Amino acid sequence: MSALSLAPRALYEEVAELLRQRIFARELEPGSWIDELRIAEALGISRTPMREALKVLAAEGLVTMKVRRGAYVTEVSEKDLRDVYHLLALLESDAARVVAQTASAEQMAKVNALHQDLEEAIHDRDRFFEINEAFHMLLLELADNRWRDQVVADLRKVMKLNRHSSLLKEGRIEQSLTEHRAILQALTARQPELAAERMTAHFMNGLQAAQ
Amino acid sequence: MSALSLAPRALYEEVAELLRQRIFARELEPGSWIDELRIAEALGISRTPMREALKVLAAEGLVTMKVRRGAYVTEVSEKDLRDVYHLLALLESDAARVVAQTASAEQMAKVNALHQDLEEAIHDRDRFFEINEAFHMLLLELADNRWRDQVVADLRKVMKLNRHSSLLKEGRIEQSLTEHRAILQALTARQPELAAERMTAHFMNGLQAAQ
DNA sequence: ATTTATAATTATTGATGCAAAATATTTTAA
DNA sequence: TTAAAATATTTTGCATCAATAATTATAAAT
Repeated sequence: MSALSLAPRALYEEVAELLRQRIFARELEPGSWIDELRIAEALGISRTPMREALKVLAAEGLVTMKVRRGAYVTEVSEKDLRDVYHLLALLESDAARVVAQTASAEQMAKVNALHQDLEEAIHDRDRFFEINEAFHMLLLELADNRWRDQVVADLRKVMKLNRHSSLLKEGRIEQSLTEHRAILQALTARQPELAAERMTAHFMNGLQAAQ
Repeated sequence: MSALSLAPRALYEEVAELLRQRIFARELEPGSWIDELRIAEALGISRTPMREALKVLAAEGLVTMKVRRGAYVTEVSEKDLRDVYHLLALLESDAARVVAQTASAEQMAKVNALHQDLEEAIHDRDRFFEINEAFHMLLLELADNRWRDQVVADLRKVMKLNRHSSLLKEGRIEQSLTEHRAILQALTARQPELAAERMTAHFMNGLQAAQ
C-alpha cells in the first residue's frame, strides 16, 4: 500500500482504514451493501484481508454484518446521532472532570497553550477544526484511561457516519470558542464539576447546531 | 455448538463465543499467546473462521493483535480494572439517571418487580447474581441507547478478564442489596441525580470489594 | 568466550478454490 | 395475465495452499 511506513501494518488494517475513508466520504452510502468481491478485485487483493477488515469495522459499528447477506454500511438515524452525542458528552465531560482533579501544573500549562493556539486559529476554519480536535484529544490523554480513549474513538467514527455530524458548523466557531474559554477557566480553576458541566453544555450546543 | 438455534450464527461467531468462554475460564491465560492453528485443529475447523473470530475479540479488547506475532490474551492490570469500573459507573449511573427521567409507569413497575425478585434471592448466591445482572440490563434497556449497550457489554467482558473482577464477593450481598434499595428508591421517587449518585456509589463499593 | 551473521524452522499473513445458501429470473400452469 | 415452482446466478462462508517474515539456533570469526 504505502511504500515506506515505519510501523508496517497488516494488509487488513490498511484495507479497514481505506474503507473508513470511503464510508466517511460517502462513496459507500449508509444502508448500502458492500460488495467485498468487487472492492477486493479493484484493490488487487484477495477476499481474505477484505473480510477481516469488514469484521474490524463491524466491531467499531461502522458496518453491520447480516448472516449470509454480507456487510452493510451502518445507517445512523437522528436518534442514533443524539445517543452517540449523549455518550460522547458523558465520557468527555468526565475526562474534563478528571483533568481538573489530577493534572499536574505542567500538563495544565499544555492545555492552556493549546487553547491559545485555538484562539489564534479563529479565522482559519480548517486549522480551528484541527486544533479543536487536538484539544479534546489532549484532555482524553491527560485523563489517562485507555479504555475510554478506545470507546470515544469508536463513537466519533460512528458520529461521522451521519450527514449532519460536523461539530463545527459555519457560524458555530465564535460560539465554540466562547465555550472553550469557559471550559479552560474551570479547568485551570481546578473546579472539576464546573468543567464537566461546561463540557456537557459544549457538546449539547454542538448537537443543537448539528440538527 | 447448540443443535437447534433460531438465529443461526456464522461459524466465526460461534468460535468467538467459545474463545470468550475459555478466556473467562482462564484456560487461556492473560498475556499468553493464542495458538490459532492448534485450537483450530482441536475444534476441527480451518484457520479462516478462527482468525476472523480473533479479529472480533481484538475489537472487543479481549485479545491483542501484534503484527506478525499473532494474538495474545489481553492483560488487564489493576489500573485497567479501575479504569473500566470507572467507565461502567459513569455509563450505568447515567442510564439510571435517564430511567428516572423518562421511564413510563409500567416500565418503572417492571424495575420494581425485578428488585423484589432480588430481595427474595438473598440466600441463593447464584440466583442473586443472575437477577442483579438482569436488573442492570433492564436499566440499560429502558435507557434506550443501543450504543451504550454495546460499550457496556464490551467493558463488562474486559472486566471479567481480571481475576478480582467479581462484582459480588461473599460478604457483599447484604451490602449490595442495601445499595440497590437506595437506587430503587431514587428511581421511583423520580430523582435522576440521586439515582445516578447512588449507582456510582454502588459501583465504587463494588470496586473496593474487588480489590 | 562472546558476538555477529547466516541458515533453518516456525508461525503469521494473503490467495485461491469449492460448496452451500440465498436471491433473482424464467418457465409453466392455472 | 398472474402466480408458483424450478432453475440459474450471485455471493457468502469455510478450507486448503503458498509465501513472507520473524525468531532461534548454530557456526565462524574476532
